[in-house]
Amino acid sequence: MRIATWNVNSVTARLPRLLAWLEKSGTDVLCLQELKCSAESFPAEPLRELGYEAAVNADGRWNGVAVVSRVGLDEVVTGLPGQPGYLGEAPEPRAVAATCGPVRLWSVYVPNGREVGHDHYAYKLEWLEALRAAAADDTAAARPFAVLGDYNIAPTDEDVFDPAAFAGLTHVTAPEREALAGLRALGLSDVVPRPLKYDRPYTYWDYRELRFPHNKGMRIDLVYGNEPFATAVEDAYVDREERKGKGASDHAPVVVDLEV
DNA sequence: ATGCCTCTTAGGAAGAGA
Repeated sequence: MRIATWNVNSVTARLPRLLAWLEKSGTDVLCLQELKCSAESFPAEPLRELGYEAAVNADGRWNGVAVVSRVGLDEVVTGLPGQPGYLGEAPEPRAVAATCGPVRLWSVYVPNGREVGHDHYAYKLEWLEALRAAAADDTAAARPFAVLGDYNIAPTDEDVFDPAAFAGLTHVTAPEREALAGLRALGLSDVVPRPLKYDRPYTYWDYRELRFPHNKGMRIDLVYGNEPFATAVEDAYVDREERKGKGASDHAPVVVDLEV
């Protein structure tokens, strides 16, 4: 069984690539983030023609997440139980869960944080705590379970191209990394993919400054799986080929093959 | 070639992303 997670930076703008990649890669379940579409404008029909059904959480602005599956889609939960809103506003569409055949998956888009000390940074940490609390039961269950998505955190200094360039910035701070440690303490482990080229499995490269050709990237799209999930992993890799060319997202898909 | 940012809303310019 092949599953994947991909921040597509607009599912509408990425639709031709998305459909082609699903067919080419043979992915059974894909977790999507940053849809940037409304629930009504999500491209459910072209996906259905390829044999996929979708659980979508979107509001027509930024954010938006989905689980797209051709192996079943049950027990859908839209939104993160107990998730905070930003500055007291309504919760944003940053989480959706579904059971797809033998595995249970969450697709999450963790808030960016913007700057250390910003209200959005506090929101990011609150959001991660809500995620930790909400993931406990599925993590402890016997069924393979994983939280996949754009965490907007590089777990270690090895996961950014130049730690010095990120000093004092979000994505690498101790509180953010401690939030990841909190998830691991539940019983989730970081399923680290292999890179298809070079030595580090970056998943994101800024559009600017030739970051991709120079391989100045970050690993911020993560797969955190419980023990039954981690044991079932046969292979995991970053499909950096999908970052190439015109009309690419700034993130590449992370692919995980499971023996289930 | 992997190539100098892209997407959205809105109706021109600006915010968000990380």
